[in-house]
Amino acid sequence: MNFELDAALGYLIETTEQALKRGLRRRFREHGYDITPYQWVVLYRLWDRDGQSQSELADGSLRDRPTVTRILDVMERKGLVTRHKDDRDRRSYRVYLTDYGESLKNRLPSVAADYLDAFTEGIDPADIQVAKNVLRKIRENASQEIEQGTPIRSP
Amino acid sequence: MNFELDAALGYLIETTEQALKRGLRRRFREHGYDITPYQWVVLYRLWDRDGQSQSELADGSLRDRPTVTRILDVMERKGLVTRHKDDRDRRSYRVYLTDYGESLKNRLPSVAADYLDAFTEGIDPADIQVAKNVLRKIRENASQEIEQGTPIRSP
DNA sequence: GACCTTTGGTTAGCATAACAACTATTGTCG
DNA sequence: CGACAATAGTTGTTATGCTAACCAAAGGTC
Repeated sequence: MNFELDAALGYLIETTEQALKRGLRRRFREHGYDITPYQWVVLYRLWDRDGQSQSELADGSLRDRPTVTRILDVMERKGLVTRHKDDRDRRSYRVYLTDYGESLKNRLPSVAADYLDAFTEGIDPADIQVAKNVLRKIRENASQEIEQGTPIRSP
Repeated sequence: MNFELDAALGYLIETTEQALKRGLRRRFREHGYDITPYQWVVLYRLWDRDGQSQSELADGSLRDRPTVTRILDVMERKGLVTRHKDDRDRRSYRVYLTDYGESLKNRLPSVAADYLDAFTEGIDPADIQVAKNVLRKIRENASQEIEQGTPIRSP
């Protein structure tokens, strides 16, 4: 076999991501927040700019629209966000933080920052910079052949 | 905010992994194989050593046992593997490749290797080595606080 | 202004993935 | 040997994530 899985870059990225996702979820839980990693991303986007449309949230985090629909269903049920019809475009919804969702802005980022410190402990910052650039380039290469947004074409 | 999501290492790893997983799935599909990334990992483990137990497969790929159970259900339905009771330990199953599963050994690895070439194009091999070491260390740090195997402890 | 394409969002279905709780064995130890 | 802990696997529940198919509204274009 001309290909060793455990040494393979893709497998390494995949298993590392798996471990990080589990760890972040656990950290949030330990601090009393039942927030999943992707809900955290949505919160982050909305703290930065409240009232985005679902498509904007999808594009901003490389997910497709059905995924965003369902995540917002969950977040609405948890009282983190609300959806309001857009006046200008009646197809569209604007997503807004609730007071509770807004309040987490003072809590979650420090938990995430602590976690970042923990999992990068003992690694040369220069090496981390190199790794970031490599990852960015890989993501770019991998996304090239995959069109974002998944346009629906009729036959 | 003392924490920039798009520049954050964890987010970068997460989105890169997302793109790679989608890309690999698509590559396999384009070549006529309906194999998901995790099914690919299981096949790989079995090509290396046929007849592993489900727990071994779970440990070898950092997944928990329920996940492995369900993936094997799918792979059995697709005719990739079969399960046989272990004679020595009647709690345990041994997982074996079917002829079809075995035959993919001559096809899938080259597809995966081509994909690896594609998404690492234009990146300095030395930088990739640095990135690999960084990822390994992160995975190690992140896995430390999370016990593998998820033992069930009674209160 | 009727026709046609595009866009925003949802629903349905399949495949991971984690956690909890359960059954059936097996191992251990007094 | 008999109680009891540990192990192998499954099932139930929740949450992503992708593809396909669909509806409704918006934007052209002639």
